[in-house]
Amino acid sequence: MNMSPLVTSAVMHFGEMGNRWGFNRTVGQILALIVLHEEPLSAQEIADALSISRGNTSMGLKELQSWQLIKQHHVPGERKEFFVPAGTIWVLANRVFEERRKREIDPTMSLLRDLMMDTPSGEKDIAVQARLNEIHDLLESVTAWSQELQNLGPEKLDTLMKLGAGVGRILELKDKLLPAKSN
Amino acid sequence: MNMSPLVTSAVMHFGEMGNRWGFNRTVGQILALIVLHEEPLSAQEIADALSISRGNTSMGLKELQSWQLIKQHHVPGERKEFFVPAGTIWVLANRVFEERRKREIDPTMSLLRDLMMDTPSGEKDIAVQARLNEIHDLLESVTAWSQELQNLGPEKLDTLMKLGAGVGRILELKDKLLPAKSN
DNA sequence: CTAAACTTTCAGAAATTACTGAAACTTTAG
DNA sequence: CTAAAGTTTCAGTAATTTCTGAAAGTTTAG
Repeated sequence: MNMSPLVTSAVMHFGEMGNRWGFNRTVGQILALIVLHEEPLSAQEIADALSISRGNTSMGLKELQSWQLIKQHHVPGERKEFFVPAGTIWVLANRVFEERRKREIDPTMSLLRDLMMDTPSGEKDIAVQARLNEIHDLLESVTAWSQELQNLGPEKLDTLMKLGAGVGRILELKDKLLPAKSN
Repeated sequence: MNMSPLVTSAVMHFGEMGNRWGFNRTVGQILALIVLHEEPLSAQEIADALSISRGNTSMGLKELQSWQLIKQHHVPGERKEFFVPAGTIWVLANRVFEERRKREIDPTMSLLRDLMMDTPSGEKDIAVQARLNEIHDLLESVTAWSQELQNLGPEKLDTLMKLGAGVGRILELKDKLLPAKSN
C-alpha cells in the first residue's frame, strides 16, 4: 500500500497537528490515512504505510476506537480485522469536539463547583469565589452552545452561518415575535 | 504572598489542565494566580508563590503576554513591573479561543487549500481531494461560527443559550419572516 | 558614568511522553 | 488439540518538552 504524494502530505500534516488536537503524531497519521483511504485498511497495512511498529499501530488504533473515530470492519473471507472511519466527517468532528470537552472542560467545571461550595477562609476568598463562579458560568454557556450546534447538524449550521452578522438581529427579532414563549 | 487553600487548589488545577489548554503547567498556574489575585503581582512574587525559578517565571509571563492574557501594570513609586489580567473573563476566554484557532485550525485550512489546488496523481486522488474539500468546508463553518459568537458578547450569548433547543425553530421562523432579505 | 535593581536568555538537567520489538495472548482452521 | 495467523502488552529506549540557575542584558537613580 503506497500512498500518493497527495495523501502523504495530508497524513504528515495531520500527524504534526496531532498533539495540538489532543492525540499524538502517530494517532493523527493513522486517522488521516483511514479517513482518506476509501478501502478498509488492516493494521499491518497501516504500519507499513506509515513505517511505524506494529505495537505502536495497535496502540493508535485502540485510542482511535476509544475516541469512536474509527470502527472495525470485518471482511468475509479474511481473518484479520480492517478499519474504516466511524462516520461522516461531520460525525468525526463532533466526536473530537465532545471528547475534548470531556478532557478539557468537564474536569474544570467539576472542580469549580466544588471550590464554590468550600467555606471561604477569609475576606479575599469571597472575591475569589465570585471569579470562579464567573469562569464556571462562562464554561457552562460555551459547553451548552457547542452541544446545541452539534444537534443542529451540518446543513442547518450552514444556513445559520449564512446569516452572518445577522444572528444578533435574529435574536432581537425573536424577542419581539415570541414575547410570550417561555423557551 | 501566601495563597489561601482555595486559591492553591484552583492554581494547581489550572496547572494540570495547562497542557490540554495549549500551554504548559507553569503557564497555567501563573495565569490562574494572576486572574484570581486581585492585586497586581510582580514576577518575584509569582515565582515565590508557585515555588518555581525566576527564569521559568519570566518565560511564562512572556508567553502569557504573547497570548494577550495578561498585561504589565506599572505602579508609580515602584521600579519593578507588575502583572494583571488583560481583561474580563470573557475577553480572556476569547483570546484563548482565537489563539488556539490560529494554532489548531488555520494551518490545516491553509494546507487543505493548497492540496486541493494540486494536480491529482491518479483516479483515487480525485476522491481524496473531495474528502479534503469536505474537511475544509467544515472547518470553515466552525471557524466562522466561533467568531460570530465572540462578536455577540456574553450577555447575548446567554440569551441565545436560553433559547435552548429553540435555535432550530427560530431558524425556520426566520425563513418565513425574512424571505426577501439576502443576508 | 556607575552601581543597584531588576529582567531575560539559554545551555544543560530533569521530567514527561512516545515508540519499538519481543514475548504473551487470542482466535480459528483443520 | 495444534499450528498458524493474527493482536496486544509492556519494559526499555528514544525523543521531546519543561525547568533551573548562572550569566548576560537592561534600566534608572544618583
